[in-house]
Amino acid sequence: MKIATFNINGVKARIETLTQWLKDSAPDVALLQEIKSVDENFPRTVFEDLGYNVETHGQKGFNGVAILSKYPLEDVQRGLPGDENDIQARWIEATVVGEKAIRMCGLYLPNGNPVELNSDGSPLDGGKYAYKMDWMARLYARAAELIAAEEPAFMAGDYNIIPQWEDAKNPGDWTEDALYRLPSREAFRRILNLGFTEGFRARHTGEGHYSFWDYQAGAWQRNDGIRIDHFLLTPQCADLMQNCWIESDIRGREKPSDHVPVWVDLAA
DNA sequence: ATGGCCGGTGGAACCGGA
Repeated sequence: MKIATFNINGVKARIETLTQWLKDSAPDVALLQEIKSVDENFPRTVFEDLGYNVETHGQKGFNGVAILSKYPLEDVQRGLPGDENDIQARWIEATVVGEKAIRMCGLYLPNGNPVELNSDGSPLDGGKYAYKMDWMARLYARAAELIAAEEPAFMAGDYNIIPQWEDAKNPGDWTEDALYRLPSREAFRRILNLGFTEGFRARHTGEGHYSFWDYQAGAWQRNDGIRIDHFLLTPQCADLMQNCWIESDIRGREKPSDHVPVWVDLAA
């Protein structure tokens, strides 16, 4: 089963690019982020006509996540548990049943910039960085449940985390950025340390592998990118992983998103 | 050396992204 995560930066603006990609690359499952659409306006029939089941968790203007699947989706849950006051649409999960049942979680982790801190270095209440760190604490809790279940499951999406220096062309530019500063990486590492396998780094080493290039300043042409879209697999899911790769050439096509798809192939 | 984009909203400039 071939599964891709893809931050599409607006479903309306990306409809041509996205349908061509679905035809060419033919994922069995696509987890989408930044659909920037409410559920009622999501062009679901376009995807249903291509053979996909469609589940969305949208919001007006910003954010929004969706799952497209050629297999039936069961037990769909919307929203990351842990804060009833959080209205931002950044989490959706569902079970896909192929040869095996896989619990799939699609996520769009908050960016967190600008970083606003108290004098002791703790995140300023109500700020965007505090929201990011709070969201990651809730993610940790859900991740711990997935590990405890001891079943094939993964969390995939735009984590807005650069895990290590080799995941940025110019890491020095990012030292105090919300995507890379040490507390952000520590929070990501704590989740990994629950027992997850980061799919890409289980298969590839070294510099120069990115999943996002800014629209500005010819970032794509200079390969000035960062790797922030990730697959985290439970041990039972990691055992099914055949491969993991980044479909970077998508970034050079007509009217691209600023992100590209990241893939896993599971024996499921 | 510097600045350089894009999408959505709403109907012009602004917000948000990373």
